[in-house]
Amino acid sequence: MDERKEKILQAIISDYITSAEPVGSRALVRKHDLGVSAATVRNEMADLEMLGFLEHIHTSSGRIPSSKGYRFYVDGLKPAPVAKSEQQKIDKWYKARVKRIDQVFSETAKLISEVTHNVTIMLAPEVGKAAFRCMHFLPLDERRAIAVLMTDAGFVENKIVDMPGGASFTDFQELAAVVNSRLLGKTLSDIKTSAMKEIEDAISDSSLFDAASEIIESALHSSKRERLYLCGQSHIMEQPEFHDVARIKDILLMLEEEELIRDILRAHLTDGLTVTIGEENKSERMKDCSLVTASYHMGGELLGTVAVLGPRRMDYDKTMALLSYMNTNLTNVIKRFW
Amino acid sequence: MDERKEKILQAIISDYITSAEPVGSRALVRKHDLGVSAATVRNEMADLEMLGFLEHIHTSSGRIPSSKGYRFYVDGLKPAPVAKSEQQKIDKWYKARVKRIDQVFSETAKLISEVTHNVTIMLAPEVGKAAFRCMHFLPLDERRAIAVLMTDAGFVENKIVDMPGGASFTDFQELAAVVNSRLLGKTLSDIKTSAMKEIEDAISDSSLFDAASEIIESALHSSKRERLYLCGQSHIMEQPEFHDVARIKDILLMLEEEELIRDILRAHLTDGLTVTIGEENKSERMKDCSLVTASYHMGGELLGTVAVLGPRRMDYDKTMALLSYMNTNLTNVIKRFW
DNA sequence: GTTAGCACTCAAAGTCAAAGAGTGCTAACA
DNA sequence: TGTTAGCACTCTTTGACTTTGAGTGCTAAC
Repeated sequence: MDERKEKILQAIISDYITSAEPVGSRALVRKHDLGVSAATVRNEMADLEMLGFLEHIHTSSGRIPSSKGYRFYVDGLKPAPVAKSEQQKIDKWYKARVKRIDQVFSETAKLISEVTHNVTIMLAPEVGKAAFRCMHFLPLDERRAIAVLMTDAGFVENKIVDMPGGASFTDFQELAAVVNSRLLGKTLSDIKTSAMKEIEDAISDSSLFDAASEIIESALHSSKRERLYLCGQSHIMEQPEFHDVARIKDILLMLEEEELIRDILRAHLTDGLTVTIGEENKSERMKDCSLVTASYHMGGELLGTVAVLGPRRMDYDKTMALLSYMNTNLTNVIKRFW
Repeated sequence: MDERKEKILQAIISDYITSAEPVGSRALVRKHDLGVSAATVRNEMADLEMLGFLEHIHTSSGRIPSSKGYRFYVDGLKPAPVAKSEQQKIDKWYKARVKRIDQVFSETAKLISEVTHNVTIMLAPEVGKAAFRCMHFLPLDERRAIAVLMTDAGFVENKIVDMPGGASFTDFQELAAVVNSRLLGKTLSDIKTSAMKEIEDAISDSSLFDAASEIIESALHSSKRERLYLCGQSHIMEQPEFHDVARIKDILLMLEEEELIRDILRAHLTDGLTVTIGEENKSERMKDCSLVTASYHMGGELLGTVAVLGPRRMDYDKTMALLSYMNTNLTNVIKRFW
């Protein structure tokens, strides 16, 4: 793999990314100043195919990059900065559309899908990662109260709970006091597993404890915060490689499987910026797709993952640059509401 | 329009709904026991075309129904009951999947799209229709509190609010007391327009009033409750009339325009069960689609709208039956959480 | 090692004819 | 007068065949 081969491979991939057409030797020489003839390029292309970086649909067609080829290309990319004009677009978008913190996620996903022209998926913070701050009960009527749970990330969860027979509202107030003193600062997933025991010890009345644990459990279970934001599905149809109804349906169906998508995004939660190309994806159904993911943080705290799903022939450079930029930018945006 | 014409028209439409192929006279006679020959049917079909109920793609193709034809067919439909097996499926679905009230809407939409094999859209209750129940403030830290707002429909809204400079938490408690006594039972949209004045009179401190009105305003503005649930987009691709990438993209793009969809659904909010066929739709982009909508209630209170969007060649009978059934059923499901 | 040249390959697009489903019209029938 | 059989005609669909053009692989010369 000498320098010339690399140069040719890069030229082929970048041409293919923009044109979506198999790249032939003649067209390549015409467009790029490679300093050699088409015949030489042909020889090099044959070598690159031997090495597994290029593929051939049939004898007399141009070459297209293989997953290995894309991988080489992506690994060699130097992180490009996001264009000023795009930074401005992003800024304007947030200023115009994000008025409340719960709009941050959906609008970020929309923005990214608009800029990259691909499907964007966003996994908002998991409830388990947040630390418990406090819990309150508010009376609703004779037999019910509203449990309000707050976390340090500023999220608030509420749930209507039935008071167990015999329990008075005062019991609940006491319960809240116990819970608040024992759970402060613990992450919600810790609480689920271990910290409940502490509370059991502190509450003498076992029927009250049962009710309490049920309430806490159900408040913790609320999936609201682990929400998945999905958008830009219509961009799939702009990609020539998916210009086929059956293929499009496959992808849309896959995207409707929340749990699958959630799992894929969770798997990249701690990885920073990643690129998964074609067969590198675990799911068979994504073998002609690539996924670029980035996790985002706030004050050192891991919050969630953003992902862009597109054809293998995706503009990796631009997508990676954008996600890196959004990663830092998102922190600023969230801070505005903090 | 005699009885025989009606019978033939019905036969043609029901054949076309299942086959998606233009219906010819011979095939029609073969399948249905019409008691006349193909030639007679041909004459009748020519008449029905004159009358505008049928259309012709080209001279030697079978007929397809026009929007007017579908309209006649739909108007003549007698509401069919939902099959027992489907009722059971619905029951099971809710029992297995709906654990919390906020899952009712998304799961109902999913269920309907699964049963009808079409896109389903659901407009959850508008916040303005709900009646105010009570408001509480919970201290968060030195300068912030959480405002919790409850409505009689059992929905709870919360928002982090900044305390205005100089205001103490006790001020907020007082504010809550005033607000609760004055606003009880009023609908949120009433409050927005008129009831704020009452509060202004009751609160002497004008800077506190400004803060209060801002808080109430922003809590009322929360759009969480007017959420749109959309699902089953992949069913579009099952319809032969949409077997074309450009057409599919059009529809998906339209579905991504939340405000447009919201407006369409809102327009049918008070109408009970409606069917809008092809060109009857206001939007040009829906001219080859039909929309079946149903509004749902609880205890006489109008809550929202469910809609099924499909090709003009949609199974109106089944869809209308299902939506009617869901309408009553939804009430029961919501009651389970009440 | 590089290049020009040429034979060869294959997909895409175009042409054409045959098959098949359906209509419209006419004339005969009850 | 309404119904029907029959037939010519229309138009799409399908498949076979050809042409075109982009591209390759190989060879021989530079």
